[in-house]
Amino acid sequence: MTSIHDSPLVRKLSAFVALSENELGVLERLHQRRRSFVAGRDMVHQGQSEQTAYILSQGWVCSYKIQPDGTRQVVDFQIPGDFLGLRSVLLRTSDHSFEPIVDIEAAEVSAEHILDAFSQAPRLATAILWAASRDEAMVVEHLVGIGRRNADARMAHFLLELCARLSLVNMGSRSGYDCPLTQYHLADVLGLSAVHVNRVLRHLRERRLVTFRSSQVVIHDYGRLVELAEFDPAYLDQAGPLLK
Amino acid sequence: MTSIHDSPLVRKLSAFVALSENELGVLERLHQRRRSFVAGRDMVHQGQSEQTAYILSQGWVCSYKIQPDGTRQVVDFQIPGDFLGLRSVLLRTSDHSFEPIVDIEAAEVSAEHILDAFSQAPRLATAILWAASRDEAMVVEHLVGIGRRNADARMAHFLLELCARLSLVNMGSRSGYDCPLTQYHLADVLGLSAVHVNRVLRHLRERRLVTFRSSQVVIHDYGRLVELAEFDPAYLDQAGPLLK
DNA sequence: CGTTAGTTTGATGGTCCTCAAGCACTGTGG
DNA sequence: CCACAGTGCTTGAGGACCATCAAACTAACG
Repeated sequence: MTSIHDSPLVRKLSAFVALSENELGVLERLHQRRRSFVAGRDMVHQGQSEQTAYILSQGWVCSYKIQPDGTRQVVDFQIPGDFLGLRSVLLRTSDHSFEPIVDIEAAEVSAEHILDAFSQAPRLATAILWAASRDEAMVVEHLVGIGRRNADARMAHFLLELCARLSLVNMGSRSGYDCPLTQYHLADVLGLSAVHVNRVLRHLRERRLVTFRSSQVVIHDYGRLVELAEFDPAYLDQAGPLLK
Repeated sequence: MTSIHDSPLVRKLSAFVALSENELGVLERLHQRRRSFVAGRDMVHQGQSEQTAYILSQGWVCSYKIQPDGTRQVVDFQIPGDFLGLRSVLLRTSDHSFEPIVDIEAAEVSAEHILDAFSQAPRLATAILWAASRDEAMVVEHLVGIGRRNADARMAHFLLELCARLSLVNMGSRSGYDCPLTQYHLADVLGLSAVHVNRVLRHLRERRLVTFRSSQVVIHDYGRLVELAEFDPAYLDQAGPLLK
Protein backbone atom coordinates (compact mmCIF):
# COMPACT_ATOMS: atom_id res chain seq x y z
CA MET A 1 0.00 0.00 0.00
CA THR A 2 1.35 3.39 -0.96
CA SER A 3 1.28 6.26 1.46
CA ILE A 4 0.18 9.78 0.70
CA HIS A 5 3.71 10.78 1.68
CA ASP A 6 4.93 9.25 -1.56
CA SER A 7 2.89 11.70 -3.59
CA PRO A 8 5.14 14.12 -5.44
CA LEU A 9 2.61 16.87 -4.84
CA VAL A 10 2.96 16.34 -1.11
CA ARG A 11 6.73 16.40 -1.44
CA LYS A 12 6.55 19.62 -3.39
CA LEU A 13 4.17 21.41 -1.04
CA SER A 14 6.08 20.13 1.99
CA ALA A 15 9.04 22.16 0.89
CA PHE A 16 7.00 25.25 1.69
CA VAL A 17 4.51 24.38 4.41
CA ALA A 18 4.58 21.77 7.11
CA LEU A 19 1.38 19.90 6.28
CA SER A 20 -0.93 18.87 9.13
CA GLU A 21 -2.63 15.48 9.43
CA ASN A 22 -5.87 17.08 8.35
CA GLU A 23 -4.27 18.65 5.31
CA LEU A 24 -2.63 15.39 4.34
CA GLY A 25 -6.00 13.72 4.61
CA VAL A 26 -7.59 16.25 2.30
CA LEU A 27 -4.76 15.79 -0.18
CA GLU A 28 -5.18 12.02 0.00
CA ARG A 29 -8.84 12.36 -0.90
CA LEU A 30 -7.87 14.53 -3.86
CA HIS A 31 -5.80 11.61 -5.15
CA GLN A 32 -8.70 9.12 -5.19
CA ARG A 33 -9.62 8.92 -8.82
CA ARG A 34 -6.52 7.50 -10.46
CA ARG A 35 -6.24 7.38 -14.21
CA SER A 36 -3.67 6.37 -16.78
CA PHE A 37 -2.93 7.84 -20.19
CA VAL A 38 -0.70 6.50 -22.89
CA ALA A 39 2.17 8.42 -24.40
CA GLY A 40 1.49 10.51 -27.44
CA ARG A 41 -2.27 10.71 -27.38
CA ASP A 42 -3.60 14.13 -26.35
CA MET A 43 -5.49 14.20 -23.07
CA VAL A 44 -7.06 17.57 -23.69
CA HIS A 45 -7.36 19.21 -27.02
CA GLN A 46 -7.00 22.88 -27.84
CA GLY A 47 -10.39 24.60 -27.80
CA GLN A 48 -12.16 21.83 -25.97
CA SER A 49 -13.67 23.13 -22.75
CA GLU A 50 -12.73 20.46 -20.28
CA GLN A 51 -14.23 20.29 -16.83
CA THR A 52 -11.54 18.27 -15.09
CA ALA A 53 -8.03 18.93 -13.92
CA TYR A 54 -5.36 16.40 -12.99
CA ILE A 55 -2.59 16.00 -10.49
CA LEU A 56 0.28 14.31 -12.25
CA SER A 57 1.79 11.55 -10.14
CA GLN A 58 3.99 9.76 -12.63
CA GLY A 59 5.47 10.63 -16.01
CA TRP A 60 5.87 13.80 -18.02
CA VAL A 61 3.31 15.84 -19.95
CA CYS A 62 3.67 18.80 -22.25
CA SER A 63 1.20 21.61 -22.81
CA TYR A 64 1.43 23.29 -26.17
CA LYS A 65 -0.28 25.35 -28.81
CA ILE A 66 -0.39 24.53 -32.49
CA GLN A 67 -0.21 27.39 -34.97
CA PRO A 68 -2.34 27.47 -38.12
CA ASP A 69 0.83 26.86 -40.16
CA GLY A 70 1.52 23.65 -38.24
CA THR A 71 4.43 24.82 -36.11
CA ARG A 72 4.17 24.02 -32.47
CA GLN A 73 5.11 25.97 -29.37
CA VAL A 74 5.39 24.11 -26.10
CA VAL A 75 4.33 26.38 -23.26
CA ASP A 76 5.47 24.19 -20.42
CA PHE A 77 6.22 20.67 -19.31
CA GLN A 78 4.52 19.11 -16.32
CA ILE A 79 6.38 16.74 -14.06
CA PRO A 80 5.13 14.66 -11.13
CA GLY A 81 3.50 16.84 -8.51
CA ASP A 82 2.30 19.40 -11.02
CA PHE A 83 -1.29 20.30 -11.75
CA LEU A 84 -2.65 20.00 -15.26
CA GLY A 85 -5.40 22.33 -16.32
CA LEU A 86 -5.98 23.83 -12.90
CA ARG A 87 -6.65 27.22 -14.38
CA SER A 88 -8.89 25.90 -17.10
CA VAL A 89 -11.05 24.05 -14.61
CA LEU A 90 -11.36 27.02 -12.31
CA LEU A 91 -12.02 29.40 -15.14
CA ARG A 92 -13.37 27.11 -17.84
CA THR A 93 -11.04 28.16 -20.57
CA SER A 94 -8.57 25.66 -21.92
CA ASP A 95 -6.78 27.17 -24.84
CA HIS A 96 -4.03 24.67 -25.27
CA SER A 97 -3.50 20.96 -25.63
CA PHE A 98 -1.94 18.44 -23.25
CA GLU A 99 0.07 15.50 -24.49
CA PRO A 100 1.62 12.80 -22.32
CA ILE A 101 5.26 12.36 -23.27
CA VAL A 102 5.44 8.91 -21.71
CA ASP A 103 2.73 6.71 -20.23
CA ILE A 104 1.50 8.58 -17.19
CA GLU A 105 -0.49 8.23 -13.98
CA ALA A 106 -2.64 11.08 -12.82
CA ALA A 107 -5.40 11.77 -10.33
CA GLU A 108 -8.51 13.32 -11.77
CA VAL A 109 -9.94 16.22 -9.80
CA SER A 110 -13.07 18.17 -10.56
CA ALA A 111 -13.69 21.81 -9.81
CA GLU A 112 -15.96 20.75 -6.90
CA HIS A 113 -13.27 18.53 -5.43
CA ILE A 114 -10.81 21.35 -5.41
CA LEU A 115 -13.16 23.92 -3.97
CA ASP A 116 -14.19 21.42 -1.32
CA ALA A 117 -10.59 20.81 -0.42
CA PHE A 118 -9.95 24.52 -0.25
CA SER A 119 -12.77 25.09 2.21
CA GLN A 120 -11.68 22.17 4.37
CA ALA A 121 -8.07 23.29 4.46
CA PRO A 122 -7.62 26.96 3.67
CA ARG A 123 -3.90 26.87 4.18
CA LEU A 124 -3.77 24.20 1.50
CA ALA A 125 -5.50 26.59 -0.85
CA THR A 126 -2.76 29.11 -0.27
CA ALA A 127 -0.11 26.49 -0.93
CA ILE A 128 -1.74 25.33 -4.15
CA LEU A 129 -2.31 28.86 -5.35
CA TRP A 130 1.31 29.50 -4.59
CA ALA A 131 2.20 26.60 -6.86
CA ALA A 132 -0.06 28.03 -9.55
CA SER A 133 1.59 31.42 -9.29
CA ARG A 134 4.96 29.77 -9.57
CA ASP A 135 3.78 28.17 -12.81
CA GLU A 136 2.85 31.58 -14.08
CA ALA A 137 6.20 33.00 -13.10
CA MET A 138 7.79 30.19 -15.08
CA VAL A 139 5.83 31.13 -18.18
CA VAL A 140 6.98 34.72 -17.82
CA GLU A 141 10.58 33.63 -17.40
CA HIS A 142 10.14 31.42 -20.44
CA LEU A 143 8.92 34.42 -22.39
CA VAL A 144 11.97 36.42 -21.38
CA GLY A 145 14.21 33.54 -22.39
CA ILE A 146 12.77 33.18 -25.87
CA GLY A 147 12.70 36.92 -26.38
CA ARG A 148 16.10 37.86 -25.09
CA ARG A 149 18.45 34.90 -24.71
CA ASN A 150 20.50 33.23 -27.41
CA ALA A 151 20.14 29.53 -28.10
CA ASP A 152 22.93 28.35 -25.79
CA ALA A 153 21.75 30.37 -22.81
CA ARG A 154 18.16 29.39 -23.49
CA MET A 155 19.00 25.71 -23.43
CA ALA A 156 21.16 26.05 -20.34
CA HIS A 157 18.45 27.98 -18.55
CA PHE A 158 15.81 25.45 -19.46
CA LEU A 159 17.88 22.50 -18.26
CA LEU A 160 18.62 24.30 -15.00
CA GLU A 161 15.00 25.13 -14.39
CA LEU A 162 14.08 21.49 -14.89
CA CYS A 163 16.84 20.53 -12.50
CA ALA A 164 15.44 22.78 -9.81
CA ARG A 165 11.89 21.55 -10.32
CA LEU A 166 12.86 17.89 -10.32
CA SER A 167 15.03 18.27 -7.25
CA LEU A 168 11.99 19.53 -5.38
CA VAL A 169 10.27 16.19 -5.87
CA ASN A 170 13.42 14.10 -5.36
CA MET A 171 13.78 13.23 -9.00
CA GLY A 172 17.09 14.90 -9.62
CA SER A 173 20.03 16.77 -8.20
CA ARG A 174 22.63 19.27 -9.29
CA SER A 175 24.58 16.47 -10.90
CA GLY A 176 21.76 15.46 -13.23
CA TYR A 177 18.41 13.76 -13.79
CA ASP A 178 16.41 11.45 -16.03
CA CYS A 179 14.62 13.23 -18.83
CA PRO A 180 12.40 11.56 -21.44
CA LEU A 181 12.26 14.54 -23.78
CA THR A 182 13.40 14.27 -27.39
CA GLN A 183 15.32 16.95 -29.21
CA TYR A 184 12.06 17.80 -30.96
CA HIS A 185 10.49 18.59 -27.61
CA LEU A 186 13.42 20.81 -26.77
CA ALA A 187 13.08 22.56 -30.11
CA ASP A 188 9.39 23.19 -29.57
CA VAL A 189 9.81 24.59 -26.09
CA LEU A 190 12.80 26.77 -26.90
CA GLY A 191 11.48 28.13 -30.17
CA LEU A 192 14.35 26.61 -32.16
CA SER A 193 14.66 24.08 -34.94
CA ALA A 194 15.46 20.50 -34.02
CA VAL A 195 18.65 20.66 -36.05
CA HIS A 196 19.88 23.65 -34.15
CA VAL A 197 18.98 22.05 -30.83
CA ASN A 198 21.29 19.23 -31.75
CA ARG A 199 24.16 21.61 -32.45
CA VAL A 200 23.57 23.52 -29.23
CA LEU A 201 23.63 20.30 -27.25
CA ARG A 202 26.86 19.26 -28.91
CA HIS A 203 28.33 22.62 -28.11
CA LEU A 204 27.39 22.43 -24.44
CA ARG A 205 28.73 18.88 -24.29
CA GLU A 206 32.04 19.86 -25.89
CA ARG A 207 32.42 22.70 -23.43
CA ARG A 208 31.95 20.11 -20.69
CA LEU A 209 28.97 21.89 -19.20
CA VAL A 210 26.16 19.41 -19.59
CA THR A 211 25.39 16.23 -21.54
CA PHE A 212 21.93 15.41 -22.78
CA ARG A 213 21.91 11.84 -24.06
CA SER A 214 19.82 8.69 -23.99
CA SER A 215 17.15 10.19 -21.75
CA GLN A 216 19.60 11.46 -19.21
CA VAL A 217 20.87 14.87 -18.34
CA VAL A 218 24.32 14.90 -16.78
CA ILE A 219 25.48 18.22 -15.44
CA HIS A 220 29.27 18.43 -15.52
CA ASP A 221 29.75 21.93 -14.21
CA TYR A 222 26.77 23.39 -12.42
CA GLY A 223 28.46 26.68 -11.64
CA ARG A 224 29.55 27.50 -15.15
CA LEU A 225 26.17 26.43 -16.50
CA VAL A 226 24.42 28.86 -14.15
CA GLU A 227 26.78 31.55 -15.31
CA LEU A 228 26.16 30.89 -19.00
CA ALA A 229 22.38 30.84 -18.48
CA GLU A 230 22.40 33.80 -16.12
CA PHE A 231 20.13 31.57 -14.10
CA ASP A 232 18.61 33.24 -11.08
CA PRO A 233 16.18 30.86 -9.35
CA ALA A 234 14.46 33.67 -7.44
CA TYR A 235 11.29 33.17 -9.47
CA LEU A 236 11.13 29.54 -8.40
CA ASP A 237 11.70 29.53 -4.67
CA GLN A 238 9.57 32.14 -3.04
CA ALA A 239 9.74 30.28 0.22
CA GLY A 240 9.40 33.21 2.56
CA PRO A 241 5.77 34.25 2.38
CA LEU A 242 4.30 30.87 3.10
CA LEU A 243 6.30 29.79 6.08
CA LYS A 244 4.37 31.64 8.69
CA MET B 1 -18.81 64.64 -11.02
CA THR B 2 -17.80 61.48 -12.81
CA SER B 3 -19.94 58.39 -12.70
CA ILE B 4 -18.72 54.91 -12.05
CA HIS B 5 -20.07 54.09 -15.50
CA ASP B 6 -17.16 56.03 -16.98
CA SER B 7 -14.66 53.64 -15.44
CA PRO B 8 -12.90 51.60 -18.11
CA LEU B 9 -12.95 48.60 -15.80
CA VAL B 10 -16.71 48.79 -15.65
CA ARG B 11 -16.90 49.09 -19.41
CA LYS B 12 -14.66 46.07 -19.79
CA LEU B 13 -16.51 43.87 -17.32
CA SER B 14 -19.85 45.00 -18.71
CA ALA B 15 -19.00 43.32 -21.96
CA PHE B 16 -19.26 40.02 -20.12
CA VAL B 17 -21.67 40.42 -17.23
CA ALA B 18 -24.59 42.75 -16.74
CA LEU B 19 -23.52 44.41 -13.50
CA SER B 20 -26.12 44.97 -10.76
CA GLU B 21 -26.48 48.16 -8.73
CA ASN B 22 -24.84 46.41 -5.82
CA GLU B 23 -21.92 45.29 -7.91
CA LEU B 24 -21.46 48.76 -9.34
CA GLY B 25 -21.42 50.11 -5.80
CA VAL B 26 -18.72 47.69 -4.77
CA LEU B 27 -16.67 48.63 -7.82
CA GLU B 28 -17.11 52.31 -7.02
CA ARG B 29 -15.73 51.76 -3.54
CA LEU B 30 -12.73 49.98 -5.08
CA HIS B 31 -11.98 53.17 -7.01
CA GLN B 32 -11.78 55.41 -3.92
CA ARG B 33 -8.09 55.89 -3.44
CA ARG B 34 -6.98 57.71 -6.60
CA ARG B 35 -3.32 58.21 -7.29
CA SER B 36 -1.20 59.68 -10.08
CA PHE B 37 2.19 58.60 -11.35
CA VAL B 38 4.47 60.38 -13.76
CA ALA B 39 5.73 58.85 -16.97
CA GLY B 40 9.00 56.99 -16.87
CA ARG B 41 9.46 56.48 -13.16
CA ASP B 42 8.92 52.88 -12.03
CA MET B 43 5.91 52.34 -9.78
CA VAL B 44 7.01 48.92 -8.63
CA HIS B 45 10.48 47.58 -8.90
CA GLN B 46 11.54 44.05 -9.70
CA GLY B 47 12.07 42.06 -6.52
CA GLN B 48 10.28 44.51 -4.27
CA SER B 49 7.42 42.78 -2.50
CA GLU B 50 4.66 45.27 -2.89
CA GLN B 51 1.45 45.03 -0.94
CA THR B 52 -0.79 47.06 -3.21
CA ALA B 53 -2.38 46.59 -6.58
CA TYR B 54 -3.87 49.21 -8.87
CA ILE B 55 -6.74 49.59 -11.26
CA LEU B 56 -5.51 51.67 -14.15
CA SER B 57 -8.03 54.33 -15.13
CA GLN B 58 -6.02 56.53 -17.46
CA GLY B 59 -2.81 56.11 -19.40
CA TRP B 60 -0.60 53.20 -20.34
CA VAL B 61 1.81 51.15 -18.24
CA CYS B 62 4.28 48.45 -19.16
CA SER B 63 5.40 45.51 -17.07
CA TYR B 64 8.83 44.18 -17.86
CA LYS B 65 11.84 42.26 -16.70
CA ILE B 66 15.42 43.40 -16.97
CA GLN B 67 18.08 40.81 -17.72
CA PRO B 68 21.47 40.82 -16.03
CA ASP B 69 23.02 41.91 -19.34
CA GLY B 70 20.76 44.96 -19.47
CA THR B 71 18.38 43.84 -22.21
CA ARG B 72 14.74 44.28 -21.42
CA GLN B 73 11.72 42.13 -22.15
CA VAL B 74 8.31 43.69 -21.84
CA VAL B 75 5.84 41.08 -20.68
CA ASP B 76 2.69 43.08 -21.24
CA PHE B 77 1.20 46.53 -21.50
CA GLN B 78 -1.66 47.65 -19.29
CA ILE B 79 -4.33 49.93 -20.64
CA PRO B 80 -7.25 51.62 -18.84
CA GLY B 81 -9.44 49.07 -17.13
CA ASP B 82 -6.58 46.68 -16.48
CA PHE B 83 -5.31 45.56 -13.11
CA LEU B 84 -1.69 46.07 -12.16
CA GLY B 85 -0.09 43.65 -9.78
CA LEU B 86 -3.25 41.78 -8.93
CA ARG B 87 -1.39 38.50 -8.76
CA SER B 88 1.47 39.91 -6.75
CA VAL B 89 -0.84 41.33 -4.14
CA LEU B 90 -2.82 38.13 -3.81
CA LEU B 91 0.28 35.98 -3.75
CA ARG B 92 2.94 38.41 -2.55
CA THR B 93 5.42 37.78 -5.29
CA SER B 94 6.16 40.58 -7.66
CA ASP B 95 8.88 39.49 -10.00
CA HIS B 96 8.76 42.27 -12.50
CA SER B 97 8.74 46.04 -12.70
CA PHE B 98 5.99 48.43 -13.71
CA GLU B 99 6.69 51.63 -15.57
CA PRO B 100 4.12 54.25 -16.56
CA ILE B 101 4.54 55.07 -20.24
CA VAL B 102 2.68 58.36 -19.90
CA ASP B 103 1.39 60.17 -16.85
CA ILE B 104 -1.29 57.93 -15.43
CA GLU B 105 -4.22 57.81 -13.06
CA ALA B 106 -4.87 54.69 -11.04
CA ALA B 107 -6.90 53.55 -8.06
CA GLU B 108 -4.93 51.89 -5.32
CA VAL B 109 -6.43 48.71 -3.93
CA SER B 110 -5.11 46.59 -1.10
CA ALA B 111 -5.47 42.84 -0.74
CA GLU B 112 -8.13 43.44 1.95
CA HIS B 113 -10.11 45.72 -0.32
CA ILE B 114 -10.21 43.13 -3.03
CA LEU B 115 -11.11 40.24 -0.77
CA ASP B 116 -13.81 42.38 0.82
CA ALA B 117 -15.22 43.19 -2.58
CA PHE B 118 -15.15 39.54 -3.52
CA SER B 119 -17.15 38.50 -0.50
CA GLN B 120 -19.69 41.27 -1.03
CA ALA B 121 -20.16 40.46 -4.69
CA PRO B 122 -19.10 36.93 -5.56
CA ARG B 123 -20.11 37.27 -9.18
CA LEU B 124 -17.71 40.18 -9.39
CA ALA B 125 -14.95 37.91 -8.18
CA THR B 126 -15.67 35.59 -11.07
CA ALA B 127 -15.61 38.46 -13.51
CA ILE B 128 -12.32 39.80 -12.20
CA LEU B 129 -10.75 36.36 -12.13
CA TRP B 130 -11.92 35.95 -15.68
CA ALA B 131 -10.04 39.11 -16.56
CA ALA B 132 -6.96 37.78 -14.80
CA SER B 133 -7.14 34.53 -16.72
CA ARG B 134 -7.46 36.48 -19.94
CA ASP B 135 -4.25 38.28 -19.02
CA GLU B 136 -2.57 34.95 -18.57
CA ALA B 137 -3.86 33.70 -21.90
CA MET B 138 -2.36 36.81 -23.47
CA VAL B 139 1.03 36.02 -21.98
CA VAL B 140 0.84 32.51 -23.42
CA GLU B 141 -0.14 33.83 -26.83
CA HIS B 142 2.72 36.29 -26.54
CA LEU B 143 5.07 33.40 -25.87
CA VAL B 144 3.84 31.58 -28.95
CA GLY B 145 4.29 34.71 -31.00
CA ILE B 146 7.88 35.28 -29.97
CA GLY B 147 8.72 31.61 -30.32
CA ARG B 148 7.08 30.84 -33.61
CA ARG B 149 6.14 33.93 -35.61
CA ASN B 150 8.39 36.02 -37.82
CA ALA B 151 8.81 39.72 -37.17
CA ASP B 152 6.06 40.90 -39.54
CA ALA B 153 3.44 38.53 -38.20
CA ARG B 154 4.51 39.26 -34.64
CA MET B 155 4.03 42.97 -35.11
CA ALA B 156 0.72 42.52 -36.89
CA HIS B 157 -0.52 40.21 -34.18
CA PHE B 158 0.50 42.59 -31.45
CA LEU B 159 -1.21 45.57 -33.06
CA LEU B 160 -4.37 43.54 -33.58
CA GLU B 161 -4.44 42.35 -29.99
CA LEU B 162 -4.12 45.93 -28.80
CA CYS B 163 -6.93 46.90 -31.15
CA ALA B 164 -9.22 44.29 -29.64
CA ARG B 165 -8.35 45.26 -26.09
CA LEU B 166 -8.79 48.98 -26.68
CA SER B 167 -12.08 48.48 -28.49
CA LEU B 168 -13.42 46.81 -25.37
CA VAL B 169 -12.99 50.04 -23.42
CA ASN B 170 -14.07 52.31 -26.27
CA MET B 171 -10.60 53.53 -26.99
CA GLY B 172 -10.29 52.22 -30.51
CA SER B 173 -11.91 50.48 -33.42
CA ARG B 174 -10.97 48.30 -36.37
CA SER B 175 -9.86 51.40 -38.22
CA GLY B 176 -7.29 52.40 -35.61
CA TYR B 177 -6.44 53.86 -32.21
CA ASP B 178 -4.15 56.21 -30.30
CA CYS B 179 -1.00 54.56 -29.02
CA PRO B 180 1.74 56.28 -26.99
CA LEU B 181 4.32 53.53 -27.43
CA THR B 182 7.72 54.25 -28.96
CA GLN B 183 9.46 51.91 -31.35
CA TYR B 184 11.71 50.97 -28.45
CA HIS B 185 8.68 49.75 -26.55
CA LEU B 186 7.64 47.70 -29.55
CA ALA B 187 11.13 46.24 -29.78
CA ASP B 188 11.14 45.26 -26.13
CA VAL B 189 7.77 43.60 -26.24
CA LEU B 190 8.34 41.75 -29.50
CA GLY B 191 11.86 40.58 -28.73
CA LEU B 192 13.32 42.51 -31.66
CA SER B 193 15.83 45.33 -32.05
CA ALA B 194 14.52 48.85 -32.42
CA VAL B 195 16.14 49.10 -35.82
CA HIS B 196 14.32 46.07 -37.09
CA VAL B 197 11.03 47.29 -35.65
CA ASN B 198 11.42 50.36 -37.78
CA ARG B 199 11.94 48.28 -40.91
CA VAL B 200 9.00 46.06 -40.12
CA LEU B 201 6.76 49.09 -39.64
CA ARG B 202 7.89 50.50 -42.94
CA HIS B 203 7.20 47.21 -44.61
CA LEU B 204 3.67 47.00 -43.21
CA ARG B 205 3.06 50.60 -44.18
CA GLU B 206 4.29 50.06 -47.72
CA ARG B 207 2.05 47.06 -48.09
CA ARG B 208 -0.83 49.32 -47.06
CA LEU B 209 -1.76 47.17 -44.09
CA VAL B 210 -1.22 49.45 -41.12
CA THR B 211 0.53 52.71 -40.31
CA PHE B 212 2.15 53.38 -36.95
CA ARG B 213 3.11 57.04 -36.77
CA SER B 214 3.03 59.99 -34.38
CA SER B 215 1.31 58.06 -31.62
CA GLN B 216 -1.43 56.77 -33.86
CA VAL B 217 -2.16 53.38 -35.32
CA VAL B 218 -4.16 53.51 -38.54
CA ILE B 219 -5.35 50.18 -39.84
CA HIS B 220 -5.73 50.28 -43.60
CA ASP B 221 -6.80 46.72 -44.26
CA TYR B 222 -8.05 44.85 -41.22
CA GLY B 223 -8.78 41.67 -43.13
CA ARG B 224 -5.37 41.27 -44.72
CA LEU B 225 -3.69 42.19 -41.44
CA VAL B 226 -5.58 39.42 -39.65
CA GLU B 227 -4.52 37.04 -42.38
CA LEU B 228 -0.85 37.99 -42.14
CA ALA B 229 -0.88 37.68 -38.35
CA GLU B 230 -2.98 34.53 -38.37
CA PHE B 231 -4.86 36.35 -35.66
CA ASP B 232 -7.51 34.29 -33.94
CA PRO B 233 -9.08 36.29 -31.11
CA ALA B 234 -10.49 33.18 -29.44
CA TYR B 235 -8.09 33.59 -26.52
CA LEU B 236 -9.43 37.08 -25.86
CA ASP B 237 -13.18 36.79 -25.96
CA GLN B 238 -14.29 33.86 -23.88
CA ALA B 239 -17.68 35.42 -23.53
CA GLY B 240 -19.65 32.23 -23.14
CA PRO B 241 -18.87 30.96 -19.66
CA LEU B 242 -19.82 34.08 -17.76
CA LEU B 243 -23.10 34.97 -19.33
CA LYS B 244 -25.23 32.69 -17.25
C1' DC C 1 15.22 -7.49 -41.35
C1' DG C 2 12.64 -3.77 -42.78
C1' DT C 3 10.41 0.18 -40.58
C1' DT C 4 10.18 3.94 -37.76
C1' DA C 5 11.61 7.45 -34.52
C1' DG C 6 15.29 9.92 -33.11
C1' DT C 7 20.06 11.79 -33.69
C1' DT C 8 23.91 13.69 -36.19
C1' DT C 9 26.40 16.33 -39.64
C1' DG C 10 27.10 19.35 -43.83
C1' DA C 11 25.85 23.08 -46.99
C1' DT C 12 23.41 27.20 -48.04
C1' DG C 13 20.85 31.17 -47.24
C1' DG C 14 17.45 34.28 -44.85
C1' DT C 15 16.14 36.87 -40.92
C1' DC C 16 17.40 39.82 -37.83
C1' DC C 17 21.27 42.07 -35.00
C1' DT C 18 24.90 45.47 -34.46
C1' DC C 19 27.31 49.44 -35.54
C1' DA C 20 27.14 53.87 -37.50
C1' DA C 21 25.39 58.04 -39.01
C1' DG C 22 22.00 61.42 -40.20
C1' DC C 23 17.43 63.57 -39.63
C1' DA C 24 13.23 65.60 -37.26
C1' DC C 25 11.18 67.41 -33.45
C1' DT C 26 10.82 69.35 -28.72
C1' DG C 27 12.09 71.71 -24.87
C1' DT C 28 15.62 74.54 -22.40
C1' DG C 29 18.63 78.19 -21.27
C1' DG C 30 21.52 82.01 -22.83
C1' DC D 1 15.63 84.23 -31.19
C1' DC D 2 19.03 80.79 -31.60
C1' DA D 3 22.21 77.17 -30.03
C1' DC D 4 22.02 72.73 -28.02
C1' DA D 5 20.89 68.66 -26.05
C1' DG D 6 17.79 64.98 -25.75
C1' DT D 7 14.67 61.76 -27.59
C1' DG D 8 12.88 59.23 -31.13
C1' DC D 9 12.84 57.89 -36.08
C1' DT D 10 15.17 56.42 -40.36
C1' DT D 11 18.42 54.28 -43.43
C1' DG D 12 22.75 51.74 -44.90
C1' DA D 13 26.40 48.14 -44.54
C1' DG D 14 28.12 43.98 -42.82
C1' DG D 15 27.79 39.89 -40.36
C1' DA D 16 26.02 36.49 -36.68
C1' DC D 17 22.74 33.36 -35.61
C1' DC D 18 19.67 30.18 -36.70
C1' DA D 19 16.38 27.94 -40.28
C1' DT D 20 15.87 24.87 -44.01
C1' DC D 21 17.05 21.15 -46.99
C1' DA D 22 19.27 16.88 -47.53
C1' DA D 23 21.29 12.70 -46.24
C1' DA D 24 23.37 9.28 -43.38
C1' DC D 25 23.48 6.91 -39.10
C1' DT D 26 21.72 4.43 -34.73
C1' DA D 27 18.62 1.99 -31.86
C1' DA D 28 14.35 -0.09 -30.91
C1' DC D 29 10.75 -2.97 -32.25
C1' DG D 30 7.62 -6.07 -34.36
